[in-house]
Amino acid sequence: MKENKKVSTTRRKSADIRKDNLQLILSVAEQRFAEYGYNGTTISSIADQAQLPKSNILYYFKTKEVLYKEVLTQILKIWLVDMEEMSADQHPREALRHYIILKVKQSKDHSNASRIFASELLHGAPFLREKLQTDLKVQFMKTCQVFREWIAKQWMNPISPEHLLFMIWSSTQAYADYGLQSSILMGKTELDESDFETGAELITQVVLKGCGVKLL
Amino acid sequence: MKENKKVSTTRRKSADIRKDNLQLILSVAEQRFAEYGYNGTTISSIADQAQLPKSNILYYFKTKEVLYKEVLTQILKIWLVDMEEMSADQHPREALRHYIILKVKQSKDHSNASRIFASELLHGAPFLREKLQTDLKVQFMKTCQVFREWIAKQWMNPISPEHLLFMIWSSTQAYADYGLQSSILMGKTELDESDFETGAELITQVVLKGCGVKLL
DNA sequence: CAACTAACTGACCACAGGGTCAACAAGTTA
DNA sequence: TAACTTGTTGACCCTGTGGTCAGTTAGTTG
Repeated sequence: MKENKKVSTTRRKSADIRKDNLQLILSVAEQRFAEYGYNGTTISSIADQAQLPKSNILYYFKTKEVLYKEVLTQILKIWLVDMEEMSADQHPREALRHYIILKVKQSKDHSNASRIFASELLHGAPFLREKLQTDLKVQFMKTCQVFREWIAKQWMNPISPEHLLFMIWSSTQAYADYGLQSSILMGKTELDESDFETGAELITQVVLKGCGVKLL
Repeated sequence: MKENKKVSTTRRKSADIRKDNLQLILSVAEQRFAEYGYNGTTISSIADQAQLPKSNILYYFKTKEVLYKEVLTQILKIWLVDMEEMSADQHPREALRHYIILKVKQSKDHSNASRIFASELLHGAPFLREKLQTDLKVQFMKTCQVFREWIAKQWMNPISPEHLLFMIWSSTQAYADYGLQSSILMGKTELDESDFETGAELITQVVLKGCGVKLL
């Protein structure tokens, strides 16, 4: 952690420098934005943590807003991937379980990204509205359609696909958003592996049974 | 909206003035904090919206932080009330339904409060940690105990009370936190009465069935 | 009504934070 | 290695914001 980039004696190509620094900045920025929100995060604080001068951050990202949007964009990509996997020919028993487990895992492994996303929505998605209306909506509607087909095949009870998806989103997402609250309430400093597992399993069970999906 | 407090010819007692202004400021502050978060909210903006000079706000609340904490305190009170109603001698069929409906209603009627609370948790509860560890935790444990007794009575399946409560919280809370996202995805400008109803009903059904609570 | 307290407010201040810029260093290329 | 591009940085600026304060007005009380 101590070594400075300058210490390296080997010459680094411009392209590499650029790639590395962009990556470093984005990653540090993600942490800070997740913890302190957009307004609560200062460029200087990002700079400090990345061990770069503030000016250097501004060299790569013209403004704080640009940097934030870039972080958001990366996050949305991750967010959409999992949903794509569900398809109507899979049985909800496996497909939903798989999706729920993935989502909880994502809450655990990409907690920062999840929280930024949540915070953005919470405050009216000022930077994300457009993306929501296009990319996310498309995927949302596709997934609802999958649910509808499952219902038509009588693989699950006839319930509102939209609200079901909201329910799955929020309860899985909660393991990122409210992980801290949860750990406090359970008297721990942090949720551990088994908490995420138990959570994912419980959500799966409740959702499957609750939707009348036949278990094996 | 146009009349200024000064226009009133009737004399107002100091106590009344104080009460009214405190109320006004707290209520406006709640809106702003919900929409823009702690750091995104300026005292001036609160002042503008309340049609009071900034100095006047600072007269009633020494600092921004004091004001914010006051808002939070009020919110937590509201938040805890509903949970108290559940007791072990009620049947989960009615008790859970009742609680879920209340929670969703709260998301609708006190969306601002809910969102501030969520935002606070999201960012590590810097101002709320203590309260969580005491007040909320007590109520949390009581409620988990109620669930346990239901399980013992075989009124519901043996599932983790903690995680079940998280699931109920997050999925009901979502109607405040992600109400905007939901409406965008459903192609509306705002969730309407029936959306909240459908949501509450769906959550209730899924939870009850999912927990193996016998329906009538 | 006089003395007092509570409510109110504009002017002011300190300073943090986003962003600019000019100069310089390091890599690239012919 | 010279000309050029890309990366790096400290000094600087300006706006916005939290907060102070002294002076004023409006209610209270003996």
